[in-house]
This record gives sequence, C-alpha cells and structure tokens, in this order.
Amino acid sequence: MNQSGMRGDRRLPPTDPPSLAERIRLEMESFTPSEKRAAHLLLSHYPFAGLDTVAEFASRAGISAPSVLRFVTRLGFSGFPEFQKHLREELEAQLLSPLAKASPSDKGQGAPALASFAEAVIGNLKATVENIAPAEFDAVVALLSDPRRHIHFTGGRFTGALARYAESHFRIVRSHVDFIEGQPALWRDRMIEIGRKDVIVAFDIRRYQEDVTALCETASRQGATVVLLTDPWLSPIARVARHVLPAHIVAPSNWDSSAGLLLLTEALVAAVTKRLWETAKPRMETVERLRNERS
Amino acid sequence: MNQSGMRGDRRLPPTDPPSLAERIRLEMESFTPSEKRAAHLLLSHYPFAGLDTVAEFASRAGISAPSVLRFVTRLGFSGFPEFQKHLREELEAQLLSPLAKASPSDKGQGAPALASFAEAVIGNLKATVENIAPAEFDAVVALLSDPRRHIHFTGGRFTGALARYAESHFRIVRSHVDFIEGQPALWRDRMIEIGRKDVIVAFDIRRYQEDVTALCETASRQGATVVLLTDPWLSPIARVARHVLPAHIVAPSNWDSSAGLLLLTEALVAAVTKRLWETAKPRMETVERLRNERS
DNA sequence: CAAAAGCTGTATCAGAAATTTCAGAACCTG
DNA sequence: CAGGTTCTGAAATTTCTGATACAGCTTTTG
Repeated sequence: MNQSGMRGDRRLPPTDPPSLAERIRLEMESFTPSEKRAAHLLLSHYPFAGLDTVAEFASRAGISAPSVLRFVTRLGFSGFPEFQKHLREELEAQLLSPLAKASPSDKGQGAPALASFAEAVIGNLKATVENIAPAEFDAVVALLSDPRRHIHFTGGRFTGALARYAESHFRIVRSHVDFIEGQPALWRDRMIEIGRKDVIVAFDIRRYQEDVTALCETASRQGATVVLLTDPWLSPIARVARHVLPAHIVAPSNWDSSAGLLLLTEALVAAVTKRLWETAKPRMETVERLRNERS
Repeated sequence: MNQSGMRGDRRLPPTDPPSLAERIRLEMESFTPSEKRAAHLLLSHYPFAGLDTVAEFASRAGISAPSVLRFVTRLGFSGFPEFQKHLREELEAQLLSPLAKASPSDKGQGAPALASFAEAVIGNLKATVENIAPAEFDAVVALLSDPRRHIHFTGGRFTGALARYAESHFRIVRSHVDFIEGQPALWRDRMIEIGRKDVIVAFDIRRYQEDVTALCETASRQGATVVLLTDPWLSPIARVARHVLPAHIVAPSNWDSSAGLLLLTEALVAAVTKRLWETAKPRMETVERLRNERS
C-alpha cells in the first residue's frame, strides 16, 4: 500500500524527516527543569512514552500534567492529541521504511565527539566478544561458580575500579569474595592464607603495573588459580594465569577504554548469577531486606 | 562458531510472543461481517490503525463504534484502552529488540550468553548516545574543564566504582579533583567547604541510594553545581541537578549494566583531556615520570 | 536584599472519548 | 413465510482525559 510506487527514488541524500527527537535534543538547553524531565522521559523511551495519556506521562516523568501540556505546546503542537498523532505518524513512517535507523545527520559539535567515541567503543566490544574463546569464558564461569573457592579481585590504577565493581556484585551473589589493593604493602601479609582454594581475578591493561604482577606471581606460586582480564597485548600476568580474557581497549582518546573489560565483567556476573541462582536468590533478597531496614 | 556441536537441537519452536495479528488471522472465520471489516483494517495497517480513537477506527473500517468495541471485547480485552495498550507494548517490544530474541530461558552455553549479552549492551550504548542532548554533554565538558572549579565524584554501591574510575582519570588531567564516599558520616564534615566553586558529579542508578541523594541535596543547597549520571528513570538527584546524562542499563541479567555510564564517563574524560590539553599534557608526563622513578 | 519574572503544582472545568442501552434490520430455520 | 436469533448502529450515558485558571514558590535581577 505504498501510494508513491516510485522505486529507486532516492534523489537526495537521506535527509530524513527531521525527527521530533532530534529537535528536542537540540532545544534541550532552552527547556525549563520540568520540561527537561519530560524530554528525557520521551527520548529515553521514544516515542512510546508519549503514546500514553497525559496523566501517565506526567507521573512517569515525575511532573504534573500541566507541565506536560506546556511541554508539548512549546514544541509547537496545538494540544496533546496532535502531539500523539505526530508521534504515531513518525513511528509508522519510520517502521515502514527499512532505512529507518542511521540518523547520522546530527550536525552538532559535541555529538560527533560522543557519537564517534561510542562508535569506537562498540567496535571494541564486538571485537572483544569475537576473540574470546567460548571455552575459556565458560571455564572462568565455572571457576567463579565454585562455592568452595575463594575469589579475590584486584587491579591497577584505573582498572582497580573495575575490580571493585566486580567485587561489589560477586560479594552479593556468593560468599568468600574480597578485594585486594594493588600496593604490595597492603597484600603481602594476606598472602599467607592464599592457597589452592583461591582464585585471583586480576585486571591489568597497558602500562602494566608491576605490583599487580607481583601479587599474581606470588599467589600463583602459592597454588592459587589466576584469571586475567587484560588487553590484546597481554599483561605479563598472562604467564602465570590459568585463564586469559583479552579485551580491545583502543579509543579515539588519550586514554584507553575499559568498556570491553566491563562487558566481560558484567557478562561473568550475569552467568555466575544464573548458574548459582538457587543460592544467589536468597542472598540477594537478604541484602535487599537489610538495605530497607537501615532506612 | 557453535561450540556445542550438537546440531538439530531446536528443542522447541521459536515460540515468540504470539502476536495479536496472528490470533486475528486464525480466528478470522469466526468473526461476524462487521468484525471482519475491523479485522481487515487492523491487519492492513497493523498495528497503527488501532492506535487511533474508536470513532476514527470505526469510520475508517466503515462500521459503527459499538461494533469496534464488540470486536476488541471479543479478542479478550476488557476495553478499548487495554487493547491499545497491548498494541503499544507489542510494538515497542518488537521494535526495541530485533537483537536479543532469545533472552528468556536460554540455558545455552557460555558463548551465546556472552554474545547476546554483548548485543544488549551495544544496544544500550547506541540508545544512550542517541538520547543525550549534545548541548547537555558539551555543557558538562565545559564545566569539568573549568580549572577554577573543584570536582567531586561520588556514587552508590555499584556505581561508586565508576565514580572512582572517573576520579582516577580526572585527577591526572586536572587539579582539584577528589572522590567522596557515599556514607553520610564520611562526607558531612567536608560539606563545610563545599560552595559555588564546586561541582558534584554523581553516579546513581536504580535502587537509588538515599545517602547519595542526601549528599547532592546538601551540596546543592550550599551552592554547588550537580551533574548526574543516571538511568532513564532518573534518580531523585535529578531534582537538584543542573545537568543530567541518562544511560540505558537494562541487560539480560539479574543485574543492570553500567556500560552506558562508563561510556559517558570515558567520553567526558576524552573530551576534557582534549580541551585542557595544554595543561593536561605536562601533568600526564609528570605522573609518568614519577611512576618510573619509584620503580 | 527587595522586587520582578518565571516556573510549577493544585484544583477545577469543559469536552471528548469509551461504553451501554435499546430498537430495528438482516439472516436463519423450520 | 413466520418466529426466533443474531447482528448492527443511533442515541443516551458515563467515564476519563486534556485543558485552564490561579496561587505558591523559586530564581533572577536590579
């Protein structure tokens, strides 16, 4: 039911109908606070958030109905119904034409920086996933799911934060989880009780940090199993690591991107949580209950 | 690259959500004449025809409003609004996840889990970038590039690690950067020197943490500028935040994904580093030199 | 620091939309 | 072809939504 019938009529570069979403993004700064909340809600669930009733929209955005009305008026619509009609038509048009996506128009200055950065990060994630040996990933999941093991996370200057992130999740999913600071003075003493039952999960990327390497070598010598999350050039820790999961880290920045490491971390958390669900569920519920009691 | 090697193991047909359209097609014969007209209209412009008003739908189908009502009742809905809600949800679900179709049971092995998890995360990153207003991003970059400002990072249970990650980078790029623990006991005293010159960068996602909110509210009351990185539902901190950068966080896991927040963080680091390059470069070189001396 | 401007939510109203009622039309069925 | 059943739409009814007025509050400005 395409009334134009004209095929191959892409005369112009895909100028696209200037989406309402784009306009909102551009005008965002000129919005009042509650208009911004409305805009954020709409953009985050575009365009479905706008298809509900005014009351529903207002409540979800955390503002009042009149503010929503003012918002749509400000966008140039004569009323809420007209606004919804526009959204529906836009949605229908977009859904029916397979070109759909893209939206590379984005002239803005800041956007390109963010967009191209995201582009690169997404490329890293894809490359990371493709280069992980499934067996390796599974083996690590199995290792971290073994309740008899003790898990220790550690990392360097920047990656230490990722180790902490991992620890804060695993700590809830299972027992015997902790975080070890990278500085030798802080872990030397603890090494005495590291042994075969222990697993060290180390994060280490470029500008590999000697103290983290030393920690892993010591632990390995004591019989611990070392799991390493690193970059494709492999931290020296790889020599003592039982399992290595490399992630791509190059980004258009003066700094490396840790997004791939975070992806692996979160995927491990998800997999282990699922695998230990029987015991993890009550633990998560308990944590939740304790949090609520406090407040 | 199916490591299981077991082919032909499609235990169950790809059940998929039984679309309403399918059901209508199956029951078509049992419809009355005017119901058929309604059904045909709906199927021919599925599902958009159903998103209009009853009157509009009836008119387009060439039947009366009550017939439309009887039609939707017959389909098992309690009323027209419920019918529309179903259409919207079906549409949203279909439009938003052309990627990770098999999220439910998926007891599958490691690699599929990792791959589909990555799919979802990548989707989050794209959605995050698209929903960030360029002006908002730029404004935050400008704010964090102002050498006269003091920057404080903070976050909740899980997001605290991201705040640390941000801090460890910004600390090198510029001066006057620190990290504030979320617990009130740890920051109450420091608030005395927080004022107009200060910027609080807060990370807070679902299960918003009251102590972080309290910190931001206090700081805001003292005249500090608050920047918030949160999820699309917006932490209550948004109330006092000057700038809000929302990131999509839903992943096929029992946990939310912070990858979008990390992306924004790294993009901010990259942008600010570039902007302050004249002063950042010598700082980075100095840090490098100090590290080497130590070893 | 005071006045002004702007923003936002409460309460209220008008109107439109969905739903029900009911009588007439069409269609079987015997 | 009469009696009964089913289907259908006009009109009445009810519900609920979108819109507005106004007052309180916050922020800005002089």
